[in-house]
Amino acid sequence: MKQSKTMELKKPVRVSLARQVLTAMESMIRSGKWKVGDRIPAEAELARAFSVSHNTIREALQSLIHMGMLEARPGDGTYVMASDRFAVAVSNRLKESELPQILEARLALEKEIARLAAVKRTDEDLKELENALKDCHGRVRQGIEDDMLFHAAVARATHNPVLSELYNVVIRHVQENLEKLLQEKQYDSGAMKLHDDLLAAIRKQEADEAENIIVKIVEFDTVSIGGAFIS
Amino acid sequence: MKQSKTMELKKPVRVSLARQVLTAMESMIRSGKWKVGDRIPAEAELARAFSVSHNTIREALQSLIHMGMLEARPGDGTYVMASDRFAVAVSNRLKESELPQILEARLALEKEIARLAAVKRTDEDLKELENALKDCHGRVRQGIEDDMLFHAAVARATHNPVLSELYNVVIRHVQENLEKLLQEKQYDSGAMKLHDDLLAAIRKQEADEAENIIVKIVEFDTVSIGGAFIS
DNA sequence: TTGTATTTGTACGTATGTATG
DNA sequence: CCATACATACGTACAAATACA
Repeated sequence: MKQSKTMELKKPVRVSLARQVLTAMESMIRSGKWKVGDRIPAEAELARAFSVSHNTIREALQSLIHMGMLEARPGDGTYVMASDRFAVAVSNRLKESELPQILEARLALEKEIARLAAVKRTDEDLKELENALKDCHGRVRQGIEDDMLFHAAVARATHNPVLSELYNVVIRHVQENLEKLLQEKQYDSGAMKLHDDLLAAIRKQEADEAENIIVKIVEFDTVSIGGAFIS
Repeated sequence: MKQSKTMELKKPVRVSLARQVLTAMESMIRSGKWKVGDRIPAEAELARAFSVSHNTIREALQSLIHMGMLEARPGDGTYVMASDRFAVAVSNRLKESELPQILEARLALEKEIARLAAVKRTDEDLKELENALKDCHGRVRQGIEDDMLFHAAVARATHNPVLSELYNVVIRHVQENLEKLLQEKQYDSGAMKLHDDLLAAIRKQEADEAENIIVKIVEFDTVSIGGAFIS
C-alpha cells in the first residue's frame, strides 16, 4: 500500500552525499589512482578533500569496507584490498562453497568459453594465446600460475566480459585449491599437450573440438585434486 | 614491512559494533524475518533495540543500502529490496551488460545444468519438475513466469547451489528482457514440447540428450528476442 | 620500554530537508 | 498551514589501537 501509491516511479534525483563520496572513491580504486595495497588518506584528510563531515566520509568508507574493497586498521590507516566489487562478491560466495561445486561451475563456463573462443577469436587473440602458451612451456616451476593465465586468455577471446570476469574469479579459487593440495608436488601439467591441441582447435575455429579438449583438461585437474584428496 | 610485522596472523577477535549490527540485520533479511518489501523499524528504534548509537545503526544501514539490499525513502522509512548480497552483486553486473552476452552466459550455465540435473536428479526432484511443468501447461497467459520456474527447478536438481543461484540471477534478467520485448505478443512457447522432452531426458538420466534439448530451447528464446529486435 | 602523535572507533547533540496526514 | 516522523548532514568529543621516535 505504501510503495506504489501514485505510480511505480523511481526518483533517484536525490543522491546522498555519502553515496557521491562512495562512488568517487570506488572510481578512484577502479581507475587505479588508489591501487591494491595502498593506504588511502586518513578520514580527516578525506573529509577536508571532499568538503564533507567526518561522519559522511565514514559512511562511505564503511560501505567499501563491508563489501571487501577496503580494510581499516585502527591506529594505522585504511588500505585498498580489491578493485572490483563484482569479483569480491562472487569470490566471497565461492569461499563458502564446496570444491566439487566450484569445479562443476568451472566446467560449465569453460566448455562454452572454449566454443565461443573458437568461433569469435580474432588474429590478435591468437597472438596472445600463443604468447601465453609459450610462457607455459618456458617455465616448469610456476606451472599452475601460467596455466591459469592461458585459460584467462582463452576466456578473453570470447569477447564476453560477463563470462570472462566470472570465469576469472572461479578459476582463481580453483587455482588456490590446486596450490594448497599439490604444494611440493610438481604440477607438471600432463595437460600440456592438450593446451597445444586447444590452441590449434581455436585457430581452426572448430568449436566442438575445442570443447572436447577442454573437457579433458578439466578432467585432468579434477582427478589431480581428487587424487590428492584420496592419497 | 607494515602488514606482516610479527607474523601474518589474523586477529578477528575485534569485531566492530557496526559490523555486528550489519550481520545481525543481514541474517534477519536472509532468515525472512524481514521480508522483501517490508519496512524495517526506524533508525532510532533500531538504536534502542540494539543498544547502540544512532550513527552506528546508520553505518550498518548505509552499507546495506549501498549494496542494494535496502532502500531508504526520506520521510517514509527504510525498505527491504533484496535478500541476497551475492544475487544483488551479480544482478548489478548484468544490468550493465549487453543482452547477447547475458544469453551466452545463460547457455553456458544451462547446458551443464541440464547434464548435471540428468545425472544427479532424485525422485523428489522429478516430482517437483513434473509439478512445475504442469503449471506451464495449465496457464497459457503467464507463460514466461512459469517457464522460468521450470528452468529454476531443473537448476535445483543439480544440487549445486553455486550453479543454481548464479543461474537464477541470469535467467531473471533474460526473463525481464523477454517481457519487455514481447509485451502483448503471446509468449506461447513453441518450446513447450521441448520442455516435455527435457523432463523425459532427465528422467532417463540421459545427459547428452538433455543438453541437446536445452540448446534448442535456448535457441528458441534467442531467436524470439532477436526477431523482436529486428521487426 | 616509554611516551607521543596519528588514525580509526564510538557516541551524543543539533540542525535541516522532506514526505505524510 | 501545521505537526509529526524520518532521513540527512554536520560538529564535537573521547576512547582504543597502532606506529614511531
